[in-house]
Amino acid sequence: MSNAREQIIATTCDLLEEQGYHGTGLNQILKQSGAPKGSLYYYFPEGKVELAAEAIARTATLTAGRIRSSLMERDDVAEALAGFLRFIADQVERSGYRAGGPLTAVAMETATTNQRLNLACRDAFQQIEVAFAEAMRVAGASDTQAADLATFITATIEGGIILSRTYHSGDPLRRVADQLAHHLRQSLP
Amino acid sequence: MSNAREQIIATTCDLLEEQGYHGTGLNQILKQSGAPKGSLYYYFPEGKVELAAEAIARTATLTAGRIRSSLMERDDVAEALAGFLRFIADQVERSGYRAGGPLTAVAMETATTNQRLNLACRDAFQQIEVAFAEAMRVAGASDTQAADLATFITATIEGGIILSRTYHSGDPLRRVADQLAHHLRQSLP
DNA sequence: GTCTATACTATGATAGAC
DNA sequence: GTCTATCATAGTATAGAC
Repeated sequence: MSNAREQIIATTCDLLEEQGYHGTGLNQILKQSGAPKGSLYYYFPEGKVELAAEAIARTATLTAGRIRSSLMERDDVAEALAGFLRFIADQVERSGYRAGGPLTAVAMETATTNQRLNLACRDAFQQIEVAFAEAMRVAGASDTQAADLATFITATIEGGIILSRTYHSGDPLRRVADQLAHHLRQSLP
Repeated sequence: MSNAREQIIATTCDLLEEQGYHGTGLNQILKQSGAPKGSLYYYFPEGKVELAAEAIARTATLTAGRIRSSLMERDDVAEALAGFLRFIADQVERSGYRAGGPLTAVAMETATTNQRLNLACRDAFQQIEVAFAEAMRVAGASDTQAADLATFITATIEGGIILSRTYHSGDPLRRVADQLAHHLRQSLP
């Protein structure tokens, strides 16, 4: 596995987070990643779309993994989830409101204008929802309830990230964390 | 007030919704709005940024107004809010998953890369949150609780729109609507 | 004074040559 | 495996028509 290739993907994740798909130029990616100029079409013959799709897939598995390790093996899921959100709030703050996952922006930009990226985003959200749903089932939710809660949680987090990045403050995410914990305590047995 | 100017703004709203800020070209706006090419710099001397900021401000007042007329004067706020979300779900579906408000995408793209648009988005979200908070207070929430709920609702809706657009289905928004109504019933007196 | 068309410059993605 | 050339389109600006 090539190092340059990895570097390119990692840099793409960062830039997609900050600027979205159309706002991120190939030249910028190459420059920031330090990868040799022009090598991009060697690693990603289908160009920008292929690269972005790969970056999103990468984010998806990474995020799903983080969700699992944060929520599993904890007896108080509500509190664990709130902690997870607060951790994201800290991350967003530390990044200078640049971070927040490449999905949101790319998903909105490409929902109807680029099938390949739409499918990549869909797959990513699905992985995330599945991870949350598993945690809900472990905590005693029925299958349908777990799925409903997972969608709700995912939506809430995405929205919270948008607000925190826009307001340049982690507080919206933290307030959302409290509300969400409260909701789970009411909904779960 | 010029008609061409109005047309340009309206078209910009539509295109920002679908493609975000960087994905939307000035040429495309002009072509789709029917307005002739160069007239843009007469109406918007500061160019694309000014136009986008105006489109976002427009959306903000429009959305805040819709929130007020949907939630005020209803005795069951929880149900009214769920109805509001279901209405959005229908709208998103009818638009072929193109619609969903220009804010989300633009907010993510420009949170740290364009101060003027960031401020415009911030102002827009604030207006929306204020509208929700008012409704919560009318329903009996305290000031801080109303603010917390307003943030939560806003985040949830934004996230729901992202999921519905990505999955090409109104269902995520509808499931979110149910969860949110349930949450309000538990939280409000 | 309002509005329009055309021209300019930079940068985008891409692909062929080394 | 890498670099440079290509070509389209982006945003911008200005000079002129109504």
